[in-house]
Amino acid sequence: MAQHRGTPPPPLDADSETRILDAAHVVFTRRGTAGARMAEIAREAGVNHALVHYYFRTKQRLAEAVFRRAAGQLFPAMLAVFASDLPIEEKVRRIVSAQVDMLLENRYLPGYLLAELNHYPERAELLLSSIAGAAADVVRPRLFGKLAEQLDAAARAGTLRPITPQAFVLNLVSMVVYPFAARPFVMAIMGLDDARFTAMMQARKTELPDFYLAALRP
Amino acid sequence: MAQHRGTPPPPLDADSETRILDAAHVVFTRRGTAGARMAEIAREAGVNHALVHYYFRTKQRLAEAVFRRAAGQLFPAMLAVFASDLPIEEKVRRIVSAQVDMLLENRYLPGYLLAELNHYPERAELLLSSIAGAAADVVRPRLFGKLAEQLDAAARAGTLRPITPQAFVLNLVSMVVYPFAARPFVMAIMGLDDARFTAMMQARKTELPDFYLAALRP
DNA sequence: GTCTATATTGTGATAGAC
DNA sequence: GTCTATCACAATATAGAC
Repeated sequence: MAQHRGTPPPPLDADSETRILDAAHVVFTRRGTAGARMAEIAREAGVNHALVHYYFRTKQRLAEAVFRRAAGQLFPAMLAVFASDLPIEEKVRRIVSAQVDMLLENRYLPGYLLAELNHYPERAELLLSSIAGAAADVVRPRLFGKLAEQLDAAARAGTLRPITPQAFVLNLVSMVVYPFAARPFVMAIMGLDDARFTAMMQARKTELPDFYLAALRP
Repeated sequence: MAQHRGTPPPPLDADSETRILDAAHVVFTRRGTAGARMAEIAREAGVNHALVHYYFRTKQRLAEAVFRRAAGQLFPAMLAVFASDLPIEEKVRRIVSAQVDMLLENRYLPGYLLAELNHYPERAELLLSSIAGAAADVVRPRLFGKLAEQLDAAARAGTLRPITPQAFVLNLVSMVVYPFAARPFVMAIMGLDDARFTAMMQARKTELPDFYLAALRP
């Protein structure tokens, strides 16, 4: 079982602070900030609940630490691929494949982040800086700049239909992330259990790039 | 300002029960069930908070009433279009246009429903029955049956690339709903204010069907 | 039906011994 | 650093007058 980049390592017998943060990650992503209980985090970490306050002082501080960590887990890889010199087709395939794999192992992540952002919209800026350690003004051109060049060149060469880099990213990310964000609903409406949902997403790793690239044909 | 089908009417001077339910809708969709406060609902409704308990007994009952109502607001129209006899292209255009309009007026709805479903996955079944007043076994063929026929016929006639009705629905709904579910993040990363976000979604009402139908070309 | 007042529990947070 | 004990308050819920 390969160790994921930002994935919380199993709370074997690491130091207490790490165990608490790992436990908090699990509880916060599953229940949301408002629904999470400090006592449950302590229990999940196997420590006394006073210790949680010793290390993180308040629930809000802990919540922000978890949010930063979750955001850092979801976005930097995606940003790197979009900003890279890879050809468009390769970008699409890599984004889909890597993100589906990551989301299959972190199923609560999209729902958690979307819910938090709706409840505390001021965290959107925090999220951006967590992605790249930089402010929005720096992230935006990094994300869309290279892509704009490529899409523009391809459109003029007649190899791709014209599309803005914003729509390109939004459409692709939508189709990758939404099925995970809406997973309980998707499973219910399609009559899937966990195994079948996973199988469907695995199949999607090849079907979705084909579908998306088909939409871009001139 | 046209009155929407399931949209809560403004709490002018309706009876208390209605005012409370409207207020609960606003507060629950904005803060989530766990983050909502009964006192805030009472204040929003302009009534004493004892009255909220008089009508709805417990917070959980009220939460379920709101959830049912929100679900009924989002899905029945979509189901009706997918199940109809309209041609595929027309289905795509109608779904996108109607849903974008509805979501522009109910911006917290997708985030609320997705968050609730992640926190209380057992509600997925409740949601299905809220859609059509029927169990999952009845909803599923209604949603996918007609579509499967149409897609199959078109694929054999060579007018559309083959696609399963499940992927057809999932891809389309993803691109329609996700931008609203992730609205604070989309606004931050693209540097949009409310007006520009709305403008972008308005433009999407025509761009997205074109994009989607392009993906289906053989 | 609607209010005031109050009961009851849940939960974040701290003090202080070890 | 880690625990036990406890505080303080927030939040749900109810009793009972009007």
